[in-house]
Amino acid sequence: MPIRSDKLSVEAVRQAATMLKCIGHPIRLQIIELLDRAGEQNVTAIYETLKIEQAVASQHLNLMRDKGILASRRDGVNVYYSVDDPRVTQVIDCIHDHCDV
Amino acid sequence: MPIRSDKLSVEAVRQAATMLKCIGHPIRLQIIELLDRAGEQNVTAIYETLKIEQAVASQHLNLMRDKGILASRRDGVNVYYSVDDPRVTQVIDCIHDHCDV
DNA sequence: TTGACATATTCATATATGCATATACCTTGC
DNA sequence: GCAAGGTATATGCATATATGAATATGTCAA
Repeated sequence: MPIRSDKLSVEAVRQAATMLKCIGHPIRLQIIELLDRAGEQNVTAIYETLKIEQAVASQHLNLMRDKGILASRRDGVNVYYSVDDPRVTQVIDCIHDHCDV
Repeated sequence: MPIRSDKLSVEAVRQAATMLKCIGHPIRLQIIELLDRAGEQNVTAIYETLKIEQAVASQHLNLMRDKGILASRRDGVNVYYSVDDPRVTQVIDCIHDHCDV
């Protein structure tokens, strides 16, 4: 267990900021939370659960996949998304820890 | 240790997203990291350490203070900033944990 | 191949963000 | 009060982001 880590490199900061900025959006955060809680889901399940437009869901999902935050796999006609970045999962846990009091 | 918390409320998601978006910026993340490592610092120390414009530093600092991420106290001519949100500190720790490997 | 369903992409537009420059404000010592 | 150092604000501009609507693509079954 690290006490207090060293200064992050400029590159590490840039990467981390990109990730945080990406999940710092209400819809994207809801998507991540859903996938984190309920496991992988297809696009239809996601946009129906969150009551958002299909195109909007698809756009955010693609964005997060491009950033390496989500992974996707196709099964026939469906595309299933899941969280693919351990940092993201941990950050979500932090958020939860400070909410369910 | 919580297993897997319940769904966050819409309001909690909105708040968390605002915070994450705010720290998801290279300069702001560097500022937070500096304050987290070195303790409270005044504006001059911050912009000289990070080699950024004074006005830019001030703008980011004010933004983060408005969002409740940083606290500030004036001592004479200097204004000292420090991290004021435990979630932020924890998130930074998460980032570190996944970097110093 | 056609139809139906699931998903992705494109486009236009509105809004937000980031930064630099200049300038204003505040506090202290003289 | 004035000067100087430290901090904050205002403005303009370039760029990025978010959204909705429309449309395209992909996959499967009949």
